[in-house]
Amino acid sequence: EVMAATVLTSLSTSPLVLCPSSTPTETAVPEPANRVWKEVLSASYSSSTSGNWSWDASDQSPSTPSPPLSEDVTESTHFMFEDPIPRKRKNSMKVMFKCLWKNCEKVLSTSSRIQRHIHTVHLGRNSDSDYSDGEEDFYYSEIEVNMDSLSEGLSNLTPTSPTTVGPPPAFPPPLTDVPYSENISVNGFQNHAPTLLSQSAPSALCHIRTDHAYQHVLSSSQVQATAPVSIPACPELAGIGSDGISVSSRKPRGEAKKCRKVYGMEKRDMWCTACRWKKACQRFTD
DNA sequence: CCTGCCGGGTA
DNA sequence: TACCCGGCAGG
Repeated sequence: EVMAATVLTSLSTSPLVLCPSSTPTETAVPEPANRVWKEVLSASYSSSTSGNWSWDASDQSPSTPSPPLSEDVTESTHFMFEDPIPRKRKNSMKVMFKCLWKNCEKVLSTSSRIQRHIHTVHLGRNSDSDYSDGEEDFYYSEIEVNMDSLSEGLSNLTPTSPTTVGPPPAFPPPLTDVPYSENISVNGFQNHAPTLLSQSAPSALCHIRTDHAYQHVLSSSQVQATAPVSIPACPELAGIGSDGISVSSRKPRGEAKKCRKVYGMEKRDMWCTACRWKKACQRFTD
């Protein structure tokens, strides 16, 4: 961890290294952007039934990366640091913040939260005293998530607004781990690309909830689940099943006052065990 | 801030 | 299995 922190710290001291001005070739893509492609791609896999995004470059031949990438990189990089989110789909899109850290799929609802997540979890800083030097900005990106559309408007569902998060991938990035250094060799991607479609197991990348409590949320129409109930729900598509059925990823909070509220912290020994263990209250159920 | 509690620990 | 708690969502 110390090593990683050190490396990252040194990396962050010169954030401009990711700026296009210093980009040696037009295909050298900063790591965060690559991660974005990866996430976007995995998201697309999870919705196999209607896999026609507004972009489908990844479905084409992986060996033809689109040349004008540098220009796009410029934009995407800027979007990481600014906030010109063109709310095209204002009604149902919610801006979320996705951690780009390797092997971390955290998606949080506010930038401060994702920053704190990165700050404490990944950068290993003590959450209280250490001030933020803006390094966290580096490791998350804004994404737009379609929150409420249950069945309509899914034909043109876009997991992330291209203008927000960047251009579509010109080629499928490898699902295997990319060497986590600032500028990755380009041929690395091209070598990986061909094997990707065959071996990808997108469902493995998605968290699947099978809690009974959530099942009633589902519409029974199109869900032919083989397992008891398994809803592919990638973080990018939180709230959206593979066929667009909306499913709340979290139980709505009940109204009842629980032991903590009723007895207070000082009489903790009167709480039910679940409350003492910070589990769902068993005494005052909803 | 605070509350409720999930996920992931430890003894 | 009993217990604890970090961290998150939501208010």
